[in-house]
Amino acid sequence: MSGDSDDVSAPRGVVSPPPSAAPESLGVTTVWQARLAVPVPLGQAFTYLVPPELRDRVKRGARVLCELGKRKVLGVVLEAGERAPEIAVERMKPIAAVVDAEPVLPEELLSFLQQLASYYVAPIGGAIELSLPAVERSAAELLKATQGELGKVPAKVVGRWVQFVALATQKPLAVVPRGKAQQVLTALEGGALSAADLEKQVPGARGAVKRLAELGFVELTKREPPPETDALLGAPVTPDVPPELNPAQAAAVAAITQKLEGAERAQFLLEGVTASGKTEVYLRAAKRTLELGKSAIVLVPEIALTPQLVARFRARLGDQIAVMHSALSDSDRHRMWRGLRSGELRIAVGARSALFAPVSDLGLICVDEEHDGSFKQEEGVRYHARDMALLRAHRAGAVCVLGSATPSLSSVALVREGRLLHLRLPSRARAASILPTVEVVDIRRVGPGIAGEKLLSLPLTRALETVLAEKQQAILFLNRRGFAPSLVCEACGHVAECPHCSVSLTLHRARRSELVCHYCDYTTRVPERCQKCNSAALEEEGAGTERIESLLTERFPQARIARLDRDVAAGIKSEKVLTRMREGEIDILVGTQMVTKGHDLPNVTLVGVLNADAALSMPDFRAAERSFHLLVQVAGRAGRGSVKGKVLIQTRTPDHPAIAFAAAHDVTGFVEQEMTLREELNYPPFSRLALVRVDAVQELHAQGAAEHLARIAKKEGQGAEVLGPAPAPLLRLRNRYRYRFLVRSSDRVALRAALLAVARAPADHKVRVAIDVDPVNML
DNA sequence: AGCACGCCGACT
DNA sequence: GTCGGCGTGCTC
Repeated sequence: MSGDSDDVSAPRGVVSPPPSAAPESLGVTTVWQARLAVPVPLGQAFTYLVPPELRDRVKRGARVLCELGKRKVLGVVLEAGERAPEIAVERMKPIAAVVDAEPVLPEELLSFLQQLASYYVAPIGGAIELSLPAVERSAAELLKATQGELGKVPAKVVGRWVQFVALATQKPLAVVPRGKAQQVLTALEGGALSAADLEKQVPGARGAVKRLAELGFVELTKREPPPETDALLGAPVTPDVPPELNPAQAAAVAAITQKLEGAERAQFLLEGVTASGKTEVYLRAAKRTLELGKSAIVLVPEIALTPQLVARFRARLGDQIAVMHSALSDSDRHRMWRGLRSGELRIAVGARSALFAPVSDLGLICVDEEHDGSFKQEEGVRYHARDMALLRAHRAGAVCVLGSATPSLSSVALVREGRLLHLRLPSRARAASILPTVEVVDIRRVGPGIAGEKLLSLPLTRALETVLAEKQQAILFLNRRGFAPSLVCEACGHVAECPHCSVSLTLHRARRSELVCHYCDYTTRVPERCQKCNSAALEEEGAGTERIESLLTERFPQARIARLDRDVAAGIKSEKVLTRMREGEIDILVGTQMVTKGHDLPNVTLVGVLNADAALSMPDFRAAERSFHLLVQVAGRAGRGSVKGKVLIQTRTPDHPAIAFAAAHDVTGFVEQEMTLREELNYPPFSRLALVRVDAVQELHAQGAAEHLARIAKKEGQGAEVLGPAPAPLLRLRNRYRYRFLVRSSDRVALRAALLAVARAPADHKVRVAIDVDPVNML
């Protein structure tokens, strides 16, 4: 909010004579100008001149076309008017054309985005892009329609057509494409793809496509976007019969609707174990919001956005629902956005980006599983959707409901400060389902059950035998993809490492034997001999999901075993595996994170956490909190039907609080002890943090810049504490060396001053600087 | 982020 | 001899 007095690049006192503007009046000190949010990752807004004929049409919130460097871009007007030039007039370019007669974004949303950008010390252009679908953002379509002439912009040409890329009928023989170009051609063998879909399959394809088109390998065509084929909004759904609420649910709904009806701003923490019926509370609140003529936004973690959940919302709330989700095509996303913008759709359900839905008259925001890490955006503008949900709701005078079985410490702190009202749903809604029994297996003491593999301990093997005999199902969770996490030379101890990152390469067998870097996707064939000493004695060390799957297949040949991780199923395909699981076509499912989230699989009676220590050993003050959430979450998969479930947690540290409290289903106990620890160490929620990451090709450049910026932060952030700089836990990533430091303060003003100083420090162009306010992932 | 400019390797 | 690789710098 306080960041509006920024740009001081225009020298004070010296008023340069405006060369073009109003030549008849001598001594003119004001000029018609507009501050625009333009699509560049550069801090502040850019100032453009407003030509006389556009003066009454350049309005806040409208998109305009202008030249930025050598290209034409769409900018969003933040403010316009006649005043003293913000920068030297001769540096300003004129706005070329006005695209919108009315603002593209509602005022409520636009000013919220400005505050978001300011809070995260992020470029305003990037913040506004969060809210505009790609179609509304691209100036290309517009320019085609105007034949490059900037003067006249026909209304509503933006986004009617989609670029399609197809293999050319005749291949030129002159050149053989390699690398990215080759990947693009392979992707197109299955048929033409829209440029956006192609980009999804082959990141960075655009550049290659341009070249391939010039060479005649591919043909570009414009087509109507394909008709709506969204799997999430398939068949019409018949209305459901709302279930009877239990007393706790009824009390929660009453508390929320009272605030809705009084049009009071209010914020709630809805705490309830898995299957306690939180979704039903959101449904009732959303229904009431609709009845009051307002709009609602429901945020769920990426993975939880299943067709079942969407079907549930549609069954209750009808067809006014927009689903917003990363797997949506550009044109479907655009349809949803238009529907919301026009008021035709009044509910947005989706992952974190749905927070920026352009709804009119916002009444309610629900954030389900608010503790979930996927609400934190880790690229570009690094915002936290939960925190920003609270902000947007507050600004709009709306009600915000955060729901979780295992609330984040941040939310618990807000409850203690009296800023969130606490609602509890104490029991599972279905009386028959009771919490599973949890057994902690100390794998230091217990022997292996299968083929010497410690992660398949004897108790776990016995439990699997029982499950198979009883015709029930099991889920095994291991947070490690691939066959083996490293390949070690037995002769000299050399570990195969990624040439671009400081990590060992993971052995994958499923496709063909390959060594893969899990950070940069570098892939190479498995070497026959050690690269260092030429010994042939190479040992596959440790176990990932592939090895577990293969050992289980050997040990239980009659069982149907499946694996679910990023290698098997990208995005929506994981739904297929889960459907097979639900239909009883799989007995044992082995997988990573993907198996842990909100799927209702009633015949699963055994959940095995193969290595609970993996997440605990992360160098991050939130490691315990994350592990605890994960364990409780995955344990919640067991025994959702009528049979009591069983959870086996394998660990080398059975006494660790995250494990012990999870085993005891004791959320309050864990929160108490972790809060005490955080307070002692002065970590959030008892202080505010920001992480500054610096990377460069040369290690010394990164280190030097980090030290320099850390000094600036210390000097400018009066009272803020600077921790570091130090090499990042992953010193090298994608050929770049990374250093970082933390800024900590209980005073948000001091923290902000430090960060602004860092952001404005003259950039050494050899290094890249990223500021992460309220970081979640400390790596 | 684009986009251009600019300086070193494998092709006609 | 050129095409083109990506390092470096700039955008009101």
